[in-house]
Amino acid sequence: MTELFGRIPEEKRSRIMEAAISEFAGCGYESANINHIAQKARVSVGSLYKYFDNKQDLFLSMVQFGSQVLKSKFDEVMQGDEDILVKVEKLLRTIQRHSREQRSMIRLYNEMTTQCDPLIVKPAATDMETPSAELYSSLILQMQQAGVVRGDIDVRMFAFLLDNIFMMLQFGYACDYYRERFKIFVRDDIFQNDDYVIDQVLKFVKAAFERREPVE
Amino acid sequence: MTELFGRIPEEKRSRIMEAAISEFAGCGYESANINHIAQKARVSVGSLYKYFDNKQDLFLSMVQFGSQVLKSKFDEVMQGDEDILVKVEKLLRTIQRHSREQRSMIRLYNEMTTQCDPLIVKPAATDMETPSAELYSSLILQMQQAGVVRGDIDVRMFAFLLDNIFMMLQFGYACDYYRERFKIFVRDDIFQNDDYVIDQVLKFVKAAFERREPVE
DNA sequence: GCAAGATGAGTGAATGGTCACTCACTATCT
DNA sequence: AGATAGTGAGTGACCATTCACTCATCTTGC
Repeated sequence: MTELFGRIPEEKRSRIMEAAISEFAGCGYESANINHIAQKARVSVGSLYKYFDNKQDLFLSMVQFGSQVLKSKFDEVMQGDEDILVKVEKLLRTIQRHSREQRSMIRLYNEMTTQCDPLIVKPAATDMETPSAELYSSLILQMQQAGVVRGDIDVRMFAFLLDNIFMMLQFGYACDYYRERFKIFVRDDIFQNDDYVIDQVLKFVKAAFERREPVE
Repeated sequence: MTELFGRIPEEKRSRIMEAAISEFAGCGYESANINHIAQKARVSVGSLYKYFDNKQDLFLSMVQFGSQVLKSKFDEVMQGDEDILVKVEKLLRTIQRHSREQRSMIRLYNEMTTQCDPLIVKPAATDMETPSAELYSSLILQMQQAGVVRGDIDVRMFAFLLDNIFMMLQFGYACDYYRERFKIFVRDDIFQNDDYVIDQVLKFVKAAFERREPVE
């Protein structure tokens, strides 16, 4: 992404981002067509190449943007000092809303996971995963010290397992294959029962994290 | 896949499958090159098109094959009537071994999840996910009736959550992005500590499924 | 105030490369 | 001889990227 892209009018910028995100999410990275993106955004291909070095640069910039958006929503939830389970519930609700409203961004993320080039994958993963890894780990540690969460666990492993649940739910709401899978495993009408899903996931998470013999 | 492919010599067939699986897993569906696959397998492109209708057919056949192989390993573990946790442990070990030995097959599966065409995705998902969904659900139900697993849960939702853990571990061992993510969340040397991973995952699963006040 | 030049954003047709798929042909059976 | 299997050069479509150009705006010297 060149600095020029940061200087063009807001409206044009979001037109381009919307076009790119929807094309990449709809066709996948390889099949996405730069010329289509330019057309959809009502911008010349030449301009697009003034804003981004190449197709990959455009793709990665969009993925990064998408993860920023989700991260900021999560950060908002994580503020305040409620119990871990209250926060998990809020995160789950955020996931349900965000996955539906910004389906394309989640699909982009899934698309990213199939990329192989280590020069791309490593920095992108570090960028996108480190914040959540730290966030969950410190939350769990904090709750552990408060005696709410059991002490006999590897905090980072459990943070990983928790984030796995979040990821699979996001994909379940946003990506076609994972959607089908969700329906097959549970029920066809699972997407009309958001509260039920949250209820069950909470039961699962609660039991996994809770201290066995609660103090007093 | 034409019936001719079933009639050619075993050795040639596996040469083709190996070449196709490694190409699709290494480059992704779109970038995979049919001509390369033919070369690698020491077969003419023409022949390849006598065995498979088109690129997509070849891809789907390979994905299906890969999932069959894993399924048969899982089925073996699921025989016998041990406790759910013993089985989960065995499944986790199978995942660790299989994800490393057959990395390409797991990658293929991840590649499948980014496909969008509903005409492809729906039957493929049904084919691949239904058996595990039924397997886990019936196991959990059985353990519930035996009083080992808590009764206050939606069996199918918990089967889903359990399979999520399995999937994310598979991807964590086999796919570049998920590998990085695993390292970021836990530790760089996590891939040298298979027993530790199993231990922690079991702690998580055990607590999630276990009856709260054990009988007797 | 203004002409002459400089700057750089914006354009889209053209290029060069790639690749799925075909088909006319050959080889090998029965 | 007819059927069946195998071949691989060739075709046509597609698409990322480039580049020669336009045009509006700014700068400078008078």
